[in-house]
Amino acid sequence: MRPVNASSHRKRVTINDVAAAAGVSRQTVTRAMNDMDEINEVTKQRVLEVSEQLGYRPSRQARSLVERRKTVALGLVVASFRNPYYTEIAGDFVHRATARGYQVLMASTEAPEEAGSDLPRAAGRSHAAGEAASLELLRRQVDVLVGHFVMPDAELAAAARGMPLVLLERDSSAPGLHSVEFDIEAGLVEAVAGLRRRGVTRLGMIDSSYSTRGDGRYVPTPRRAFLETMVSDDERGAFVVGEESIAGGAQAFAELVRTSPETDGIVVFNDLMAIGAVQASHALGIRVPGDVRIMGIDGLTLGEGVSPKLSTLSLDRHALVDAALDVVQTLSENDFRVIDPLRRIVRPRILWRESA
Amino acid sequence: MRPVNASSHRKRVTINDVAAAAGVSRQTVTRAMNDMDEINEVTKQRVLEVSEQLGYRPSRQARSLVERRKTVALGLVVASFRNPYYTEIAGDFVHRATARGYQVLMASTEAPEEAGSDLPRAAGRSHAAGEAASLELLRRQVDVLVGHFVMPDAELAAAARGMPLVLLERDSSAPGLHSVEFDIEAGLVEAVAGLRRRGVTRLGMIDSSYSTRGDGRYVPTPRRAFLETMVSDDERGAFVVGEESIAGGAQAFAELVRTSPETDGIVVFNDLMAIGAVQASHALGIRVPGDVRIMGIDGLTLGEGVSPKLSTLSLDRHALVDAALDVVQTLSENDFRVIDPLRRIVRPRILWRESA
DNA sequence: CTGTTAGCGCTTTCAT
DNA sequence: ATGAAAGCGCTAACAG
Repeated sequence: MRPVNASSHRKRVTINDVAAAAGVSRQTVTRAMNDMDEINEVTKQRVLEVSEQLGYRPSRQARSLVERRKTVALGLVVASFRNPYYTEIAGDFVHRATARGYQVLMASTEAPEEAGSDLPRAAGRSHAAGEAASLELLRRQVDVLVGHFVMPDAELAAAARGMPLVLLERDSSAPGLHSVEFDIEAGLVEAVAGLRRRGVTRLGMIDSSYSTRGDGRYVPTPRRAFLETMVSDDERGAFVVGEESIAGGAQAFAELVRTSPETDGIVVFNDLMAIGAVQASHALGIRVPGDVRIMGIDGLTLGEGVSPKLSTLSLDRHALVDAALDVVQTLSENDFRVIDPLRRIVRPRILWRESA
Repeated sequence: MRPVNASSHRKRVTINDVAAAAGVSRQTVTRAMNDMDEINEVTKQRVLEVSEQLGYRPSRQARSLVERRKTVALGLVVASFRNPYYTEIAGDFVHRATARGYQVLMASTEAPEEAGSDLPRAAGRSHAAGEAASLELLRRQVDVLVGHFVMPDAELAAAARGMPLVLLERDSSAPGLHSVEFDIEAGLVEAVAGLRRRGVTRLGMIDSSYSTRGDGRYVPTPRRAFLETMVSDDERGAFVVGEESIAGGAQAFAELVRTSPETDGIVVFNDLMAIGAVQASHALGIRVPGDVRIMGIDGLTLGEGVSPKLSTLSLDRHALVDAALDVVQTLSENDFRVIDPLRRIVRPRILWRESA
């Protein structure tokens, strides 16, 4: 079992070495290694033995270069491994892409410095830097890149250098940038209608403080901006802002009920923050959904783990991922050449669990 | 900007096509594409233009076949994208492997059926099936596989067919199976000592119900088995069992305090369950750490999001990942031939936050 | 069942 | 500054 030359850094063992050592042709080695039919069982065993003796490992590159069915490699750029929203998407993506026969390479735009913090979904400058790095890194390894990006279209297109990009949850304009989005506005309309039907008369919101125009100053997110247009002055509850984390949601909730106790319905920027709000309600002695209805956005599995279970505007990952892979497939059929931007819209749906 | 033949499924555009169209040799195209020196700026621009016109994308495989610096590809097998413990490891792994210049391919052993459930870290038969599939899938794509596996050594070694495996948090024995483990026992010793020092007189545990011997019947996990040896009869609190999820931890906690209210210290199988326990304490009117001290295992960032913040036996991901990558590097230096099993042990450490 | 021939698409020599 | 030749390591196709 002890390998030959295990410690030396000799040239790579190739199919030729095995063929020579076993006294057969390269083709026979190929047949043995790949469980092919047209080979004598005895020969096969001998070849396999020799190959193991020599420590032969077929070259992936050579193999894939010559194989008929070209493997297409997808790069998935994950914004954060700390927010379950992203990791669940990543998980689905890996599954479904794999099922469709794609290879999936991953990169993260998260700065290592953030490693210890609970700061998911932050759209900061560190992410832009990470994106540039990911693009540069994966550019030569994959056929197309999919992910959540924050860099401006123009920069993104430039950095991609001809490689097609599929932007998740964001619209595109530049050529080579395709997109898959949720129609969050439609979902918000449905959510608000449902909330009203359940008796909500004062609607508030906890928004994310991470929305900035680059200068670090808070700017209402599109979610908030749209929600504002939906509520009239006398239906309007408090709109507050918090950090994008469980703790941030809890804190914002406390502030909201303190400043505006009459608010009886709250839409929260995302589930993580909404979970914080639900948790905080226990400590503050506020009943959910009795005193106030809380509605998250994302549809995280984690939301089922809190009590009461979190109601949420579910951004269906499966649908998002499938739509993205459909785009990839179209791109693939065009050999990943630059074509007119492709766009897919996915309808979210409400998960009425318990908190609203 | 409109591409030539964007809709046709023609043969791939190769370097030869570009060379011919631009009226230069293939080498000149290579030089232009790769920003090399010995080329006239004008020629370069012309080539680049033609290449874009044709929608030329250099072949990854041909390139890597011939390139000096061989790229090594790592396969990361993720047990679950739903348990933050695994995704945080995956995140770190991607970061650090990337930083070391490795390519990272991912696969998941999670059955798609589980997609909606909050059942992380389950060691069921579906995982074994997923593992076999992942191995089969990645075997030809990568040089080495790293991940959490549940299949028996022998099967694993057989399925790997000569490809080296680095087992995370599990020991190995078969040749070709290397391992990186935490010394959880040492951590448990330290945790128990600290708990006693803080006044705990009755020590209990919430164990995972997913530990089975294949027939579906519960078997104490190694964590529990070791803990049992550490507590004397008159120091022993209740030992209960629950599902590996937030909800499962909450439920088990309720059962524990009901059956054994005198238990004043609890070690929980993992952080997710411990978070459930902490949450449940609010509903039950039990003070943590006043009435009972709760100690998780894992060191999840998420544990900082609950109140009180979860104390935990931190299994340092960075250290684990680094150790795994060290093993990979050694393997790489031996051209991934079969060598004697490599083993690394990582010491965990206690994070005394608030709950204990 | 086994061997021979012919590339896959690209980057390296090395000439020119 | 450019081109010609020579493979990288493997498998598909066709012989025998």
